[in-house]
Amino acid sequence: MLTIGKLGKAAGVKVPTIRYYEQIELLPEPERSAGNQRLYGQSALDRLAFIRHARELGFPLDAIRDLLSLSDEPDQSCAAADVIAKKQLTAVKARIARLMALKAELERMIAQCAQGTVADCRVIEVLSDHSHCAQDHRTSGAAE
Amino acid sequence: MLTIGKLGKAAGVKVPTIRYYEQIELLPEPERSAGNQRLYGQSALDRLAFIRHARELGFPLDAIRDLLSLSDEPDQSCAAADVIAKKQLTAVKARIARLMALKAELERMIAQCAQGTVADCRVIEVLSDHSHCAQDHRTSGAAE
DNA sequence: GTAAGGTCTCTAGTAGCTATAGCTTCAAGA
DNA sequence: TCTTGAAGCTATAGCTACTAGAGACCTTAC
Repeated sequence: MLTIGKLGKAAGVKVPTIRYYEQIELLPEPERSAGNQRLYGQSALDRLAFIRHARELGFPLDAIRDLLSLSDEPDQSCAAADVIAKKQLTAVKARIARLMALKAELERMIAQCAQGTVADCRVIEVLSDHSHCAQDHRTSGAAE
Repeated sequence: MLTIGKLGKAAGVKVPTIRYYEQIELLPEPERSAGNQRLYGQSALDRLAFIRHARELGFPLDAIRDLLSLSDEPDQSCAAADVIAKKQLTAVKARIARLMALKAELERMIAQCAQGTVADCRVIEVLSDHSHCAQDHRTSGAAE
């Protein structure tokens, strides 16, 4: 059994964040010790690590709730799971596409910023110029 | 001269966000029309487009402030901007890698759903496993 | 000249945490 | 066994980066 601090370290999540997740019911209420301290098992660690990674990937907590429900209710109808999975897959694909474009842009920036002075460094120039964009982000929905 | 709405459209930034950036002094106070409406020129558009792109790349506003100040002092070394860009590139690459893993798992689930079973959902497994991480995010600073 | 729609300021709300205060519990050493 | 210092508890407030109203004013097209 892990205390909240150990759990946080194991999952890479800060203690107050864990309590916050419990408050918004993303994590179930854990057991308590005789002295009222939270005690967690392996499943809580898995769940928290999942949340952490999904957050890093930019998923809002609502989407994470959806994803968690896929494993929380393994017997739910395939149709429901399918809808959630497809919706998230669409989001994931869009996110990958946009990140690829951003990666290319960053690499170009770094290549152009070859150890000179800002006078020849085009970092800012590149980042202010829409024409360098691989895709038109002005029409894309709010992704972050 | 552009009104705030035109500027927002041109840069892909919402009107209240522009006013917010002015309030926190990321954008200088613009000229005003006789009727007190904001009027912007090309330099404001460049600056705003830069901010927009940098935000998309995951730079926090403080880092953007730094980058903008670098461009105001063009004799400084480019190294600082380069370091920030490289750090962001690393983060972007790691995100792409993990999104690819999630995408594969979602696709697997959807394929299985088509066959009528959802019993062994491994979405959490895929994203809860630290070993899939490209880098040890547990020590990295806040990425977002 | 009037109607629609853009813009103004101001305040308040949002997501997702993060920090602080003031207290209690736990574990390890003397 | 006592103590002491870290870790935990609740509750509340604050943070970043916006976003959404309300209610009034400006601009433009017919």
